[in-house]
Amino acid sequence: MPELPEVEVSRLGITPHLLHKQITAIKVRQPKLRWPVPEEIQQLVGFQIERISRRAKYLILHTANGNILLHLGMSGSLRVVPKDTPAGKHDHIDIVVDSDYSLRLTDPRRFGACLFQAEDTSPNPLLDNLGPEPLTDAFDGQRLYDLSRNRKQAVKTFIMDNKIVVGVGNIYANESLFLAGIDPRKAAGKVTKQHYLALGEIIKQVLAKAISQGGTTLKDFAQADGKPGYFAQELLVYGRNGEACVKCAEPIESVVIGQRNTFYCAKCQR
DNA sequence: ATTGACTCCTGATGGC
DNA sequence: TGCCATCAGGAGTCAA
Repeated sequence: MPELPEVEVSRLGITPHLLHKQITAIKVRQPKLRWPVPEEIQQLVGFQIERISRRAKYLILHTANGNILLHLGMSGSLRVVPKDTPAGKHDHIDIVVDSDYSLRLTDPRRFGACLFQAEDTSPNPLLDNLGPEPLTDAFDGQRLYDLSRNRKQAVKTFIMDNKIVVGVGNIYANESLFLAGIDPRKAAGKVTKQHYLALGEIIKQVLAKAISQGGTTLKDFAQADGKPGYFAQELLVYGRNGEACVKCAEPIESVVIGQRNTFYCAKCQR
């Protein structure tokens, strides 16, 4: 479900409820997520949440005694609920704070994760090899161009590779390539520098706009207060197989690239 | 070094 | 109404 905008929207939504609050309990109803939820997270009970950051699609709750890393996988979502709110079938974890609210992780498919990190600087294979954040100056089209030379993989899978740039998932990869006029099937090494420079800027714009719209709700994504995101109505190609291209009116086509559904306009994207 | 396939899991949807 | 196949917003891991 969540790509970078949805994770960032979650971070912004939960922060006012959790910042500087003390953790009073961590309830793990279902420890079988992508990896087992470690016992160590119980060490954080009694400590204050000092900061809530995001790296790629990971959310990090920082305390003086260690951090909690959260990942939402395909179907995860975070809500802030009154602490005695009855738990549903897929409400796997509650992080209860001293305002008597809980941060509740819901994740039907359980591809998400809840992990422990001893310190901000602790080595972590999940975080240490990630590419740059797309909304910072460390990422731009020049980087895409430089890293793509001689690469034969499709440009779409290239920009979804977390070592190249983090946070670009299937929806925003489709949208960005459409706006940049690049055929998603094209070999990454054959895309021109000019196209990459445009694509770099477009990725930033698309992600920033999606954040400002509260993310994309396709089916079950919700912001921390339970409201949906409104970027879905902005989608130009994702899920629009057979519909008229907004630029040229030719039908949007779909093809599978890297096991993921891909939508594009064969006339506008080359 | 790159690349592509497979995998984890549940729920929604559509065809028969 | 039921049953079965197919498909989902991610990404680590393995093998070629």
